Amino acid sequence: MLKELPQGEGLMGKGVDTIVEAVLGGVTVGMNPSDCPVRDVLDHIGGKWSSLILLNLKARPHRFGELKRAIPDISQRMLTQTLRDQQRDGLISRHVFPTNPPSVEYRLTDLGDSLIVTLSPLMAWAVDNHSHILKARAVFDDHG
Amino acid sequence: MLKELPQGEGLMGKGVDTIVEAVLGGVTVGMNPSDCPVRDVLDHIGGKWSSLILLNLKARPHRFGELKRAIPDISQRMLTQTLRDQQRDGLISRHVFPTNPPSVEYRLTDLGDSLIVTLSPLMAWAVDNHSHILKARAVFDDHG
DNA sequence: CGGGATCCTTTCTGATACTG
DNA sequence: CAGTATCAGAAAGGATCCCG
Repeated sequence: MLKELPQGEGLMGKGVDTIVEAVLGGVTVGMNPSDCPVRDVLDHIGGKWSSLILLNLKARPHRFGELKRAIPDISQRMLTQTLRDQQRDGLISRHVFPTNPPSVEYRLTDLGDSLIVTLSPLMAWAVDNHSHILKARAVFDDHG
Repeated sequence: MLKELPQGEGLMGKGVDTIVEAVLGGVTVGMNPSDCPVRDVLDHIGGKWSSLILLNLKARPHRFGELKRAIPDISQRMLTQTLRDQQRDGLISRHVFPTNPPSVEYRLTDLGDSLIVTLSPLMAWAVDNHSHILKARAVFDDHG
């Protein structure tokens, strides 16, 4: 829930940390550009493929090729790269089975699972409100 | 809340729409790349500045210069552009006062407000779990 | 004050070819 | 099968100058 914000001089001129702190409620957040947790997370899930991969892994563990088939329009390069990033962030884990040919399975970690649980209301909002957005765009584009 | 997903053949080879439908619960979602509501929204809030602007406007209406000062490291160009995009999407409204010099005020619309309310749990998650992510990265970068 | 227009650099993404 | 390496185009972002 959002917290009541101070009025009057308010947040003006105090930098972003004050705002986030005010909105999130007293949490101290280092706001040195690269330290901002909000942007750090949003930049990742905002990527073109991250959420789609997490959704697939939420369903069940997947092998590399399975993911590739489940998300037909992803390139091999981006799949590899996104998986690496998510593994690096501790959102997914990678398990190699030394069979022949090799087999690699990806699965959601607890951290990744908690992220997608938190993310799902936002996805629901997107579905629910997409028509509003499209309509607003049409109006804006038509006359201004 | 997330829905139980079918096992067995599951989602493999059925395309992304099936997954989103399964996870979000029976909503029919056209998944032609540009039609996906989830990606459409995520691409926007994932931008470098969108969430920060929305947070500021959540606190109270802001004038252009106020926003610029509140977010010191944004360039004038990106501020203008992001505001236009959000206005186009119906998330914020723009009010011009024909004073001299001119004054323009931006404020959150109801739609924008509902978005940031939905978004705030995710921001809280980011704050709460950022240390986990940083730690995972350190481990990953150290050895693999 | 609130931008628009332009140029330039960085980052992202896709296509293609090759490998253990 | 599950990647790596390389290249090229597209897009995002920043710096600067200009205007009513």
